[in-house]
Amino acid sequence: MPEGHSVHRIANQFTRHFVGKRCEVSSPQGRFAAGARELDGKRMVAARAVGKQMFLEFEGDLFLRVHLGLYGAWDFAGVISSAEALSEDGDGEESLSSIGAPRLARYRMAEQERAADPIEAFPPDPVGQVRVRILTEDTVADLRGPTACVVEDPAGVQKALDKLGPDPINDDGPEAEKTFVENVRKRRVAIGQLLMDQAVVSGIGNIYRAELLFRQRIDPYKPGNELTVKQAKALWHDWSELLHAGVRDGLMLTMDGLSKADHAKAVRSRKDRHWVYHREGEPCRVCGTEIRMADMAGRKLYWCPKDQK
DNA sequence: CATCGATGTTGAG
DNA sequence: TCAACCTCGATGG
Repeated sequence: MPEGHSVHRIANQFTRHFVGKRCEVSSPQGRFAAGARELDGKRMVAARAVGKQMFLEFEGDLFLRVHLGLYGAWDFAGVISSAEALSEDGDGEESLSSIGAPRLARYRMAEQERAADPIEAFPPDPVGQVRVRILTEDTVADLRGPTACVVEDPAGVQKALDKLGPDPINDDGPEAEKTFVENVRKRRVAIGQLLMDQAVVSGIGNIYRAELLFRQRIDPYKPGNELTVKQAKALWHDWSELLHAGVRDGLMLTMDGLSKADHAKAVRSRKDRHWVYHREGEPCRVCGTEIRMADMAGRKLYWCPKDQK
């Protein structure tokens, strides 16, 4: 499932293509019919992500709160190039004009972003169980399989935000760092578990959890209150770096200092992207020790028993 | 083609 | 602690 970086990228797509426009909101599947009626015909005024939660604001103080959960996904279609979907740095416009006329396309944004398929007509028919369809004159977004899809008032949004720890995309200042360090160091719970707790810090999932702890050489079983301030600060800053890179690249690449060839390999193949995630039984890329795997609070934990002490 | 497991969270017990 | 959510790519026949 999407970790924090994908959700920010999705919010960015809404900002770029939907904010400011009048939206036809419907529920082709029917399970969100009442909510869709509340939003239908309203203008979207803002799109924002905090951790793995996304908030689409519509005129009249109405918000659509969406959490993709384990297998939720957004499909976008319309006059949008895939290059634009797959990069954030503005060259989407360039490739659009270099191709010539904009073409109709559909692409998916979930834990992985899938390249665009051409579509015949706009808007395309909904594929599968579409909980919500948001349609403007030239773009459409279909939501499938979310854990949460709820219309909220400002108080409801605040309630959701109150459950979330800091997100380095929204707040990279000293206050956020302080909050994270306190959240980690006040509890006796294992740091491997604390990083997955969205009240401690927002947006980290199972891959980033394993990789951050390896990058900082921290034993996942070490209780939060036994981490030094220096270790906690290092985790926060490394999370900020990984998250910004993930939002920029649309890719969870948690190894750095790679040669050009290794970088290309990592972009191509998922199993060449990580230090320890999903590598149980394989040799540690640093010391050769077998990477271990164990259950921690119902999720699989991966680590190097030699490097992480 | 059937089955499994997943980058997540909630709520029942 | 565990099932449910109810998607879909990977895996095995």
